[in-house]
Amino acid sequence: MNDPTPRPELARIDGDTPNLRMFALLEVIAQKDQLFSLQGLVEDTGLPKPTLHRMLQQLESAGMLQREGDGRHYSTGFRLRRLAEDLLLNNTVHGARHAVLRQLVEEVGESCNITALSGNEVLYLDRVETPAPLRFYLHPGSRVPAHCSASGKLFLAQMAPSQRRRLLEHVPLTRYTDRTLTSFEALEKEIEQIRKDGYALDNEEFLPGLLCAAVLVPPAGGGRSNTAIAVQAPVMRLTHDKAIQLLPALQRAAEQLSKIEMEATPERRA
Amino acid sequence: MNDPTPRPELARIDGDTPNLRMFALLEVIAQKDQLFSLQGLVEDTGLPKPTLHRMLQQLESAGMLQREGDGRHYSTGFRLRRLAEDLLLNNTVHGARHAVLRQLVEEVGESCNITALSGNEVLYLDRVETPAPLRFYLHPGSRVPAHCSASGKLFLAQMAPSQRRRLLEHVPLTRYTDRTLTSFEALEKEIEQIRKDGYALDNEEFLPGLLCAAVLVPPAGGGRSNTAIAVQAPVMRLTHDKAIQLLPALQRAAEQLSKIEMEATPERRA
DNA sequence: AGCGGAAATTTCGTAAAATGAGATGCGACG
DNA sequence: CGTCGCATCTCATTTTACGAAATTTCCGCT
Repeated sequence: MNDPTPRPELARIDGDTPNLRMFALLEVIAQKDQLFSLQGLVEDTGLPKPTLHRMLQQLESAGMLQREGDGRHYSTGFRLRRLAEDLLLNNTVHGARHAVLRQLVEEVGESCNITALSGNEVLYLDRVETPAPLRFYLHPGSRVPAHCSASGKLFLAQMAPSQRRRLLEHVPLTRYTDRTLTSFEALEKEIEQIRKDGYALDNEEFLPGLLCAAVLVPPAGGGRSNTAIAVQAPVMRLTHDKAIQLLPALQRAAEQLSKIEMEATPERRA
Repeated sequence: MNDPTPRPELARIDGDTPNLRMFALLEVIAQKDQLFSLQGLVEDTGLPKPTLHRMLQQLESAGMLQREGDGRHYSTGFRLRRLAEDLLLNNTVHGARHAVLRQLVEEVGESCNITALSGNEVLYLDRVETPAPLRFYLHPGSRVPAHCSASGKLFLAQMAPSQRRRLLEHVPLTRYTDRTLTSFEALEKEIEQIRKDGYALDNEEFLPGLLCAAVLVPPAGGGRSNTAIAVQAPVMRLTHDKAIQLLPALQRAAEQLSKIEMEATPERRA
């Protein structure tokens, strides 16, 4: 009798907390190229109607959304637009960083990315793809386990042993390929080597056929770094030896990123 | 009656509800052209430190913010940037803005577009094509380097020198044609001129045979603008002199866009 | 004019989350 | 090795969100 609904299992909103759920809602809204109604969003998001209604009401009263014409449809409000503009307008740090990354990709000819450690995973902050047709597709925002990525091992290598142990004890060293390091001892040995070399490789430890080399971005104020820059390519094009040859270019880019960060850090006391 | 603008100085945060308070926080963040720290935001907003800490933590875990270098500083995250871009991109399609653009195209007979700065690149928000058969094909959503586009140079021209330097120091001024400005000095000189003129040209600096003229859309509430409107055409049809003649039409369209935005902006009466 | 129905909105008891003072942890610097 | 600044955690309390069900509003329809 009922269930005329086909399968709205498309853009489900997840949000760990109400606050973030509201952002997820905005993301759905931001994708729309036309006005939207409460009912439409109910179908898009799967949220209960009263909940959604309350959210829209809040956003409207704050000037983030505004009602159009008949009052049954909404569009983005002045405040949201101004926020979006300001975000893009003042984002010179990201702009400069992206430029460095792009230049590096042009120089080495392979996809490169900037990563950071977030919890126990490596987070892709930014990425520029190689023009070559054959490539791995990885997006900014995606995450990869630390123990089987070049950047991740770099981050681990600069930690105090107790810190590292604490991190690794809680997450199992999952095997992704037959080269993944899955024992604490093997990882420690590798880390020892990395600390000596000043760079790290991921030799098909996460994805078969994917080789990666990474170096740390020296932190602006001394101490440990939370940013790395890396090159990634299919082994078909990027051999171990060739990766080593690219290291100087990576180092140079890392230096530039460090400089950008330093310039953008306000409290630069001596 | 409550005052809409009670505090004379200090940008204190005043959300009606926790959700909206988070947006207010983002607005403070969006204004910053530097990295920011927890402590700094405490001073800016007047919020209790643990509260702010929790908010930043949430935003970070959602990918809206990301930590930099030493871990004590934050900047905007990939997800926030993508949200901002999506918001601006889809804003125009159905608004009165598109109508203005269409009218402008009809008046001047050449393709026109509305652009915004995103990072170090110019983002095409909307575009209407000329009916003429010979034309360059550029889509809304595509990007072009700032240093060799008319809109991009306009955006650069209104930045604070420190912001502009940060962006340009690390961006390779890639040569696309023999007219591309590839030295910082040449660009600064051009920018000086642009600031005087109030408009910018791209005389085959990006694509051979493509000439472009752009003006800023005055922002609704004063401050810097992040929107420009431009005309683009093959030099075969649009000479330098003819482009100058089109400027009044562009200015008129820019005024209209500004008015549209102002009408949709209730506040801002100081 | 009035009915039918789909949509928007309000109600309200319950469940969940935010709050923020204080305690704790962690480096840096002298 | 003490201490100072800042980030981070703890926890009892207050505030807010939740969403099923009930109610109202606004249509189009005959």
